[in-house]
Amino acid sequence: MEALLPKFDSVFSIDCVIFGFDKGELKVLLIERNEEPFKDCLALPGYLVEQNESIDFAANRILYELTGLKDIFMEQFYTFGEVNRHPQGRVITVAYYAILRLNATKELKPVTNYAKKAFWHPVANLPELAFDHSQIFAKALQKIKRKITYQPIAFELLPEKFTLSQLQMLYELILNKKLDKRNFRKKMLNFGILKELDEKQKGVSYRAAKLYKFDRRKYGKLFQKELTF
Amino acid sequence: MEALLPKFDSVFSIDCVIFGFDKGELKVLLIERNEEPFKDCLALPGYLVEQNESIDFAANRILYELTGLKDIFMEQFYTFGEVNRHPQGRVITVAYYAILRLNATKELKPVTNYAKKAFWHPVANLPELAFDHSQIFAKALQKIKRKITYQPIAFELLPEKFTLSQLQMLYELILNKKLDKRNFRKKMLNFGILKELDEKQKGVSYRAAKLYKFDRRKYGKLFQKELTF
DNA sequence: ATACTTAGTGTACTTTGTACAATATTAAAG
DNA sequence: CTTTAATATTGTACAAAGTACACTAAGTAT
Repeated sequence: MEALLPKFDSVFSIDCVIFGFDKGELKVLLIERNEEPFKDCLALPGYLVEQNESIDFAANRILYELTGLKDIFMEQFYTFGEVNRHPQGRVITVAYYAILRLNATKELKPVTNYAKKAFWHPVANLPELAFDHSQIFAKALQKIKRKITYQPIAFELLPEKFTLSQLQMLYELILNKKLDKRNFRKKMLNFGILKELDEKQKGVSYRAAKLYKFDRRKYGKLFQKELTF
Repeated sequence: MEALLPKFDSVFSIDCVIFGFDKGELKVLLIERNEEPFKDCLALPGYLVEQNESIDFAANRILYELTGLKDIFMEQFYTFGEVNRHPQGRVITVAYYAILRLNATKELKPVTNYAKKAFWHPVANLPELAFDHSQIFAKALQKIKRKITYQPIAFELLPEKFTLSQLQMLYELILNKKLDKRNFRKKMLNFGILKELDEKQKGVSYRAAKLYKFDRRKYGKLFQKELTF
């Protein structure tokens, strides 16, 4: 049976675009490659899919091996299939993305030696990346810009407890536009997925803001309201 | 150089979900397979990607070879990468979709003998399909339901000149819910992408409705307004 | 002329979006 | 203790969009 499928020198890979948010900056997870081609260059975490693993499984394995991050929920967003993406042959890559809160993150440490190191880099001044990874990144950014307006993915980027100003700052960063404070609060609170806590921000040298958290229970009850800005 | 990439017995394929609309029914393009596995079964048009063609190119070639349809704009929407999708080995498939007007369509005629025939089948009572094609179809349907509300893709399904009632019927079919006639008209006309023609419907045994067409020029000027229902 | 079928239309109400600026609270500095 | 500086918090009026709802108009067939 198996013999009926033709064999090609074709390979699948996975590339991961992982967004994080820290100190007022939107960041993306990069690695420094330790293999040819593009040895020593910066790239998105990515590697080849094994023959006996699903692509979702492979995405998790590869992210772990290259960065040490585990149990991250990633979503597939586009498949890049140009013939000459990879200088050594035909490689089709399925790109995944995720967003996560940085401070909940353990240390970054590649588990294989395909990568020299893994680190967060600000999205704002991203250097040129290996292969077509700059394009892949651009497509991911475009995707989350749209997604953030109808699904509460932004909460994944914040610490568990956050202030409304932090949340607004994050939206402004991702959407790359200024939002009105009063309207933003009205809309967010109305959306009904925030839980107000009896706690305040600490360690700031000005009026402390109330803390909120994302209420996953409430979110479950909505199906898919949209946020529009 | 080429030798550095490992070789796997892994294969890419493309599957196409092509929607059409005819006689008040939403349809999808199927083939009857002429090859093992699933010989004689119904399936989405799909085949293997060649090593030296991009996946977008392959999608068009494959659709043509299996159905005779040419120059259809298809969009990639999901990549299916479970290990056992294909009984003969590892096949990862990139799924594409498109929607088109049926009456502008030439005859369906497979150009290779991988398919015995190609034909339109109503979406309403779709039979079981080969491989995981039923799942692929379901995902495509979900996708266009969402897309139709923010991009005027529905027009691709209608003849060039159409009445508002036909347009409404199509929306109701895809969204699978009843819409208010007055509100639907208000919203559509307001959206500013229809051109009213000096012509009426012909051959109906009741009051003839005005004909409209989709005004691509006007659409270009909007960037991305959303239609919500 | 009548009956039948679909086309075509308007209004009141509700909800949502948007523009806009003053007061309140806290910590730090003096 | 007073002042300053920084950010938090709040409301209102207006505009735009969504929604519910039912009758008349026009053309065809008999």
